[in-house]
Amino acid sequence: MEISHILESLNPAQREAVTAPLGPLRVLAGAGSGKTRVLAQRIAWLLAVENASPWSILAVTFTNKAAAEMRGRIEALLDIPIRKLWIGTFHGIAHRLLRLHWQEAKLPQGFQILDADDQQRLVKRMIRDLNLDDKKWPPPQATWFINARKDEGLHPHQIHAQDDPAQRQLLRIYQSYQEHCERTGLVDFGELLLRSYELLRDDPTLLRHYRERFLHVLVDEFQDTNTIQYNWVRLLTGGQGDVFIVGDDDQSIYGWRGARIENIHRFSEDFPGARTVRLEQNYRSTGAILEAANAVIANNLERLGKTLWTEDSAGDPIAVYAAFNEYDEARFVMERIRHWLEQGGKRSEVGILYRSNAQSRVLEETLLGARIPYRVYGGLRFFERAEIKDALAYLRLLANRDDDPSFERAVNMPPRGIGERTLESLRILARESKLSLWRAAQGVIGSGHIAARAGLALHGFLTLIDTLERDTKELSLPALVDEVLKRSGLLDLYGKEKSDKGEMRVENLQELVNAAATPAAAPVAQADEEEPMNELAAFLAHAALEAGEGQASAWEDCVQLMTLHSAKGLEFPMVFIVGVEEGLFPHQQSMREPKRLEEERRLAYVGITRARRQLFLSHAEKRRLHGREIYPKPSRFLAEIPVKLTRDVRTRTTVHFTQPRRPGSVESEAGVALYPGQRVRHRSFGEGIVQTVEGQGAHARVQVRFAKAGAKWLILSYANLEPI
DNA sequence: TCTCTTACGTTTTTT
DNA sequence: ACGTAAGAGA
Repeated sequence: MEISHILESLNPAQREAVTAPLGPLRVLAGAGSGKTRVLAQRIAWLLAVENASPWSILAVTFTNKAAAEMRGRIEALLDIPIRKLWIGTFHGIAHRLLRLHWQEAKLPQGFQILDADDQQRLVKRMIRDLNLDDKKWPPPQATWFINARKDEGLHPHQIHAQDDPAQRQLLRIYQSYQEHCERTGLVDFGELLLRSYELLRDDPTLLRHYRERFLHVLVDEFQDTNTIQYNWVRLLTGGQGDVFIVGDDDQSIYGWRGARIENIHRFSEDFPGARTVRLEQNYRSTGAILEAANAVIANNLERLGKTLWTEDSAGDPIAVYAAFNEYDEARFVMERIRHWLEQGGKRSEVGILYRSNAQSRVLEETLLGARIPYRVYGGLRFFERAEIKDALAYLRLLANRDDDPSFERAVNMPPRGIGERTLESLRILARESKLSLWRAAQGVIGSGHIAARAGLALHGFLTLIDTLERDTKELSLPALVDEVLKRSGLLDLYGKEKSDKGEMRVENLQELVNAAATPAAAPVAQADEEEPMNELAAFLAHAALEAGEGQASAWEDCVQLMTLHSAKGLEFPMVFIVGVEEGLFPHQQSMREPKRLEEERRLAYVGITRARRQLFLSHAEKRRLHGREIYPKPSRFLAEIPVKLTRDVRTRTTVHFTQPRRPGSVESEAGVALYPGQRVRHRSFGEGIVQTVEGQGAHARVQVRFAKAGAKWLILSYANLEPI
């Protein structure tokens, strides 16, 4: 294996990390410092120089995208088959372990994965089953509680009964939810991790086997690990051996969903002899952008410390725009993009980042009006669409009749006369006899417990599923899916919907058949030594673990709109961060607590470091939020950027305005020219200087910096400004 | 049982 | 402002 070409392109710190002697190593990789590259090359190094067997390598990421990218990079570096490498997400790998060792994990062979939506529905049902008021015990909150406990590695029996009655009640909900999942073979995302942790913890033979096998463990984005993931890594590696972790504590932005920034801090204590390498040279951004990022993040106290530098020139200053309102802000963004495109820039080189999704609407409207194609990240993903989940519910019932959430979804979709009444008596029956809804339904037919008509409908449903299974035994997966779509009546149901929405749904359902035909349905490549998973089971697991892309037109040349969170890991030559205002960013609910504020600041750091060449920050003086007008102050993060790095932008236009028309008066053509720099007088604000002039006619407005009152935006036709 | 209306609560999101 | 979710009428 030719290795010198791999090393030549690395800087000293990167090379130190890639070629480090075996043992615990922590790589603190700043934004844009070549993190993914180092990770991939380390694996290449292990294989080529340390003579590691592909068999002995386990590489863990957080997202499927990152796993795919890593696999791609390694494939590009080496021309050996990497099928035997385990590269995957925490959840994907945990799932794989559980499928391989379902017996040891005390799971039924056909266990199903519960996605967030299914989980919430089930929790809600548990709350009702416990005769609790779901107003007082909101299902999202209870679900949150359950997931938080699982993220901490706690099953119900490990939680000590608290004196707090609310906690006790939540614990009861957790308990009954957990029992139900165990009984019906359902595993939620948190359970995947927790179960596979317990599997290794409680089975010394298995643990020894995997410890001896995975001699090289690599973990990406370590700052995002939660307690159970951290403990899982510790358990698997025994706190020693060749553990290579990469992360950046300054980019930890998922504390709110259980990520523990301490994990990357305490690595050196829990893994004795661990060394730390810092990657601080940035290859992405201009000097000004980096300096701004450094200055902002320096205000955080809880840091391992790291200062990014670059050989690049300072570049353009960071542009700060004080907008009149969110529409003005959007227009500013749009005009700058237009300018960029006129200069030959590509649309896909532009990223617009915001703190919360609600901010995208005005931006979208404006881009739509300007005919600039854009793509919004996030939102509903393919496997989360209602019609897809309907179809999957049938497939899941075929795989596991005890899957209650799927039963509830499919039983009256399309409507077949099985309503809330019938379902409720089924639920009661199921609860009392500790059966799944399916079994309860089998028992209830003809028993007189429910109305004859409903009984008939129910019988029809059970027969449908049973005959579907019988008739499709020999079919390929896509043919099976196709058959399910037709015989369930879902295709007819959506086909009859007149709107284009129905048409879209039919298309999506057909796309599901295509998805079933794509063999990529293995989250972690199947290694040859294992028995291949049942095709349907693998497809269902794929659907749950990898929800698919948000929007289809990923390849078109589009401006990219997304939240700051989803921008992590991406970069754009031109970046706008909009709504940089107190209350929005930092968000209202994170402003009080210092810890949460620091996370907001890290989010700002992530946002700033997404930019390669040009960075625009904007804030509005007036904003409509939840139907209310607010007058937010510019964000403190703006003030944390040294003034010398920024430039205030204002639109350079001059407009003529006419004095307000008096009723009945003849329209006067004699306008007064206002231009930036013009001195004016206002009745109550006094004297000031025009900063920015925008818009035409009645919509024209000016920003004036008054000597006493400060900067104000004024509508020209109301302000009665008098030029001096 | 289905459809229409009203009330409510609004960060961030992956698996 | 806006979407969802629960309750009342057809």
